[in-house]
Amino acid sequence: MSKNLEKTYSPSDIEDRLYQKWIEKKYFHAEVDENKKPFTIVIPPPNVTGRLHMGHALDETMQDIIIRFKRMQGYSALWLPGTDHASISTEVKVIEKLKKQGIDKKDIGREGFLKETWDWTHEYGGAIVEQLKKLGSSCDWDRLRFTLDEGCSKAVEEVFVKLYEKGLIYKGSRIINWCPVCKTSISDAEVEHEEHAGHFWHIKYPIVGEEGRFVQIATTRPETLLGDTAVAVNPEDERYTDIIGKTVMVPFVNREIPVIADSYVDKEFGTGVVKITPAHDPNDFEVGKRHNLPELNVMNDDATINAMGGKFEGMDRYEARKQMVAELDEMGLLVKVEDHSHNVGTHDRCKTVVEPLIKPQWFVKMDELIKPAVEAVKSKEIELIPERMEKTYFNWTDNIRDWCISRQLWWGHRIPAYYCDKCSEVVVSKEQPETCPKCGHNHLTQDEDTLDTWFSSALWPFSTLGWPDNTKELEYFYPTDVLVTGYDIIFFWVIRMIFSGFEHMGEKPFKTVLFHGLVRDSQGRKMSKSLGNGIDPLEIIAEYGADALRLTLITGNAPGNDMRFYMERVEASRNFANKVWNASRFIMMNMEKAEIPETIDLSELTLADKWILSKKNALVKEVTENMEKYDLGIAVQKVYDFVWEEFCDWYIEMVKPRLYNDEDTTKMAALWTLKTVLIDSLKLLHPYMPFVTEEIFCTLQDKEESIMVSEWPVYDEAFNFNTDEEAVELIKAAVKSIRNVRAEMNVPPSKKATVIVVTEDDAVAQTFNTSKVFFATLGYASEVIVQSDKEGISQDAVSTVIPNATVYMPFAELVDIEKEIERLQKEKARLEGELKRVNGMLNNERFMSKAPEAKVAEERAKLENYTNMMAQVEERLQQLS
RNA sequence: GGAGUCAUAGCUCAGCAGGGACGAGCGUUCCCCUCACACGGGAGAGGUCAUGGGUUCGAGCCCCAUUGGCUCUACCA
Repeated sequence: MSKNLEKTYSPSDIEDRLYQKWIEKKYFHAEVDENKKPFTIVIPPPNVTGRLHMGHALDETMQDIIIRFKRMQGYSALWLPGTDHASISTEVKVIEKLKKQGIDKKDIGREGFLKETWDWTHEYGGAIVEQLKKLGSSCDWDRLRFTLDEGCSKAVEEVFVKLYEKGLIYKGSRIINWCPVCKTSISDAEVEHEEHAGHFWHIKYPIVGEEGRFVQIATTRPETLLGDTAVAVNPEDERYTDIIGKTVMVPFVNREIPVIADSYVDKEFGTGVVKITPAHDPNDFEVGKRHNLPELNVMNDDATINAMGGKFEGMDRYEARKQMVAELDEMGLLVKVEDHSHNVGTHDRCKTVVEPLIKPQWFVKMDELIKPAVEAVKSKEIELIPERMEKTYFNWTDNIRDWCISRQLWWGHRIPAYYCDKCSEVVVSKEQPETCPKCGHNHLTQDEDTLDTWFSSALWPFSTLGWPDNTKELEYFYPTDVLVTGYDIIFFWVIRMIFSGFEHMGEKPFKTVLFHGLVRDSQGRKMSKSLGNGIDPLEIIAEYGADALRLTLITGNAPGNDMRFYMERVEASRNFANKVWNASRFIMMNMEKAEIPETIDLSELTLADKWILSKKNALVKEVTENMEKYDLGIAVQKVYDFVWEEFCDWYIEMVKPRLYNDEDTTKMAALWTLKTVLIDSLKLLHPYMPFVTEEIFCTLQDKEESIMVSEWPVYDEAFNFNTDEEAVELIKAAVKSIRNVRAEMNVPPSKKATVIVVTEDDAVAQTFNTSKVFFATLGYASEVIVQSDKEGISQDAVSTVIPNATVYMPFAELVDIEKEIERLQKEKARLEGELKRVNGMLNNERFMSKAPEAKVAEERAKLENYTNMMAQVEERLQQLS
């Protein structure tokens, strides 16, 4: 195998090839394995006909990171993929497509329409899956599921029948949200409330039997007056006590309706009189039930006025409104029109203003089902990350209403209810009944409606594992471990999966829910088609690589928070991938001639080796802990910092003199350390950046065939070298000081000089003595001399102070004494500030008595350090002046 | 109406468990094309952690109020 890499990392050259290899090797496939612990994630199924957007990219990246991590840790890690049939959205798309051909869905009938939709699904359904692969998603594609496939459909029927038999599903005529464009009912969760500028019309209704007397009502929707069956006042409202029980006349339809008293009416709002339209308003519906009012539906399914509306019949609701207002004005019944801004419910798919209508629909009774779901989150049996999402969760569960699950659509799971053609008996059954159990008639017709899409997704964590059959997968992989999803579907999906899990499996569907936020554009706006500000993940992948995209999406973002996406961040991620690539390239170039041993005797390691190995060891521990808590962004940030700063900028630089010198007896130790640290770093990075790490890993070594099935690094006590760590930190401080001085003095980088370290501390002297070689390189020094006094150092040498030592550089001809004094005075001022702070704390009695001892000791050590440095600085100043 | 959330460097954001303003990326200033990387290296500048109180020996981090932005939720006709 060639040990050469190109100078610049080019993702497009390797990604598809590596993904193909992973598929062929079946690395993504998880099996029931009693020797391993299971770890399971089920994918939030994207719409089958959808296209990958940034939201998916974020969601999938998080899941892939977790599953790759767990796989490397030795779990039987299953990431179960699938797609959702997305009833309304898919049906609407197909309807539009047909419309272009001049076809209405009714023309081709249910069967014809379903055939069209299946064709469409097959044609476009593969795209989203292929796009997920581009991201590097390590889903077990052998187990790909679809909410409308046979297994999921079986689960849906099973659940429907079971809940019906328990009395938890019922059919009832209730007021529901109706979309006049999609011509279907929708659930409360699908209604979006938008602020609309509207009007408040004040209208007079004549009181019957009292010539010239009126009640004045105020309404935002005058057209519904056609369906009024009462007007209501507050029973406490003294203005109106005398008219309670009287009747008033509804204009246009000349219907006599009663004045009723109901505490629902707010005395302070409007005129204090409310028209009651039970068939077109949810509140009025409730009032109507309390007072036994008739429910008069005045609208058709497309929101035009029906025959009940008299001369307005056939007009659209808004057209009728306009007409009616004009006529009321003419009749002198319109008192005034006020501007009034109010919230209007719209359908989240098509933005049409929802029309509340009374329709026979199927409902799931929620009050009992929700209880275990509430309890599980309260008791932390299910953990929500971040925790604050619990508030959103409870906000919904505390106000739970029955779930309207029937949809007047064809694309979806048809409701398994059958009606006897003869006696109208209802039979709910998994199979088409032969005969009516009541009258024995031999023909029953299935309900025309289908189920809400979320009805099937609610079962996803177990239907995908084979339920209702008792499969070995279900036994092994359920409950799943973590659900990764956006906070925007807590109500639609998360809650419904939780109660479904408890109801049907008797157990929670997942242990943890990890929420992420929305991906916004660089200005913080939602990415949307209409704004045209969406960024296509696939284009980013093509240009910068999947690794760069993944890293961008995962860094600098806390769980549940929205994030802004902009190209500079992608470039930064790409640069990091390139950095890793080049560090690896450097190491491999140096490895070419040498055979690196498997293990090494610790005594062969130098100070620097031990330092970086210690650092790496600590990193492994921290990163593992962070990842186990799903702190993915924090974890990768730590690896990023370690690789770029500690490993590349310090260790590799320190080690160069040893590599370039074949005589150096520690060269092998350096190579061994480089390789060891690199491999572990690659492993830590692999979940985040699967492609670049795999490519390097496979070029770097040939013992293992893939990093994705290699073992996750573990913390090793044998590689903790605390004293060596401190020593190297001291050298780093010295080097930084020297560089600083050189830069400030404008010493050209090419100018090498002698560096004299003066210290009375034996340990410090020892450190510098043993590290002269790399120290020299890093500090641009030609030579390093360590001594215990200032003998032989010219008076005009530049100096810099580090703890327990002073570093001198004789740049005689370059140095400007004035400037040097200025520099030292700046340093003195800084130290004075530090001393003031430390002394302030240490002189505070209450601090001394109450603060933990460790903290006090820490501050004391600082005091000593600063005092020491201050003395050195002052001494230098005295010498110079 | 209710709830949540944010306000930290010029910009976008981290900051896990209250203990030196701790940061990152980008931008910016100066010096370097040094044989892994200019998608790079080195050295800087830049912050009263929104405002006002409180708790604490000590607060960006906890509590209360205020201001401003965002989001969710809700039946004010």
